[in-house]
Amino acid sequence: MSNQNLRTLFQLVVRRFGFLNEQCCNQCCNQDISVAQSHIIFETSRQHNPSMRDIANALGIDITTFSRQVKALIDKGYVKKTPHPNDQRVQILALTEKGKDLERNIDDVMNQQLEQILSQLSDEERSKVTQSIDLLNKAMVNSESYCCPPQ
Amino acid sequence: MSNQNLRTLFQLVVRRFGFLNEQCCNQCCNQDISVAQSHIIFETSRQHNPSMRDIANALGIDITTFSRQVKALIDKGYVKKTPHPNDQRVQILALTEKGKDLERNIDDVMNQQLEQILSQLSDEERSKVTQSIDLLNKAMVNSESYCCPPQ
DNA sequence: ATAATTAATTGCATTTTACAAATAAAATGG
DNA sequence: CCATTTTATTTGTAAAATGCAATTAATTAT
Repeated sequence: MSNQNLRTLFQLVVRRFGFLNEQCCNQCCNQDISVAQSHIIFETSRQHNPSMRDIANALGIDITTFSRQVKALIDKGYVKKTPHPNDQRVQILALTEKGKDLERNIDDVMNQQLEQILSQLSDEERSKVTQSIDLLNKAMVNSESYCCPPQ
Repeated sequence: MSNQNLRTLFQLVVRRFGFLNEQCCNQCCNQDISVAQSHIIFETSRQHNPSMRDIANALGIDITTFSRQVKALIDKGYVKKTPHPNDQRVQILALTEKGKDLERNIDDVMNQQLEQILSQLSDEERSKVTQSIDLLNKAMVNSESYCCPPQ
């Protein structure tokens, strides 16, 4: 194992994943959206009938910045807003068909790239890695450490 | 294992690591530097006598943006520039004592938080996770996938 | 019914970003 | 050795992103 501390190991993996993310995102939409916007699309596709605040909270971004980014995504035709039936204050976010296509596309390309990376590992190592990421996610969710958005 | 694809697993871990990073960074310097600036400090502490371009390339940020961020870090007293002895075009970056202190501080706090997260796992799971991150880093470095800065 | 709370948007000032151009030093090649 | 090209970094400038304060509008609490 590399002679480095935990934080360094994480930092470097995260940085590299960031590059992957950025390039896949650009490749899929021809620079039409930013990486920040692709995160909004990703999270919107995951949640069930999310409000503005749900997505902004999940991503840890300021609601006012978020509001403007969503407007940009609506203008580009990837996202739509629908008023909540029981509470006219909240807007329910959803992907349009174009948005779903883009999300699927990014997801496919990302998974292909990740497959390519993991293809260098043995079957054993490979399942060790995927299980570990899963373990990590669960540990982070249950942790008292700050693995959640500020505030 | 969670019923999710590879990309989703990664995306969520990376997002949570981002929150951790941000909050540790803020905690250590009382908001005196941004997360982007903490990455510059991190990378500057890792490399041996790096030039401006070395760090900008490693982080995948535009050299002009980087130039201004470095200026800000110099103004705050965390970083210093020294002309390269054999090439007057090149500026060698280094952390000041204050910068080293901050980097150590962030590193300690991050490692504590990561320890806290991993403390939820069994010894076996824990070593599985750290070995996996290490494996991942190596696979990403050797990969043909875009785990390196654009261009 | 009035006050207090909540969701989302908009005003505005600051910061970040990145392309183009400028500057300056080193390398290249007649 | 001089002219040209390349390389490293900085600066001009305009666009985009950010986040606080204030606003609007709907809901809940008293």
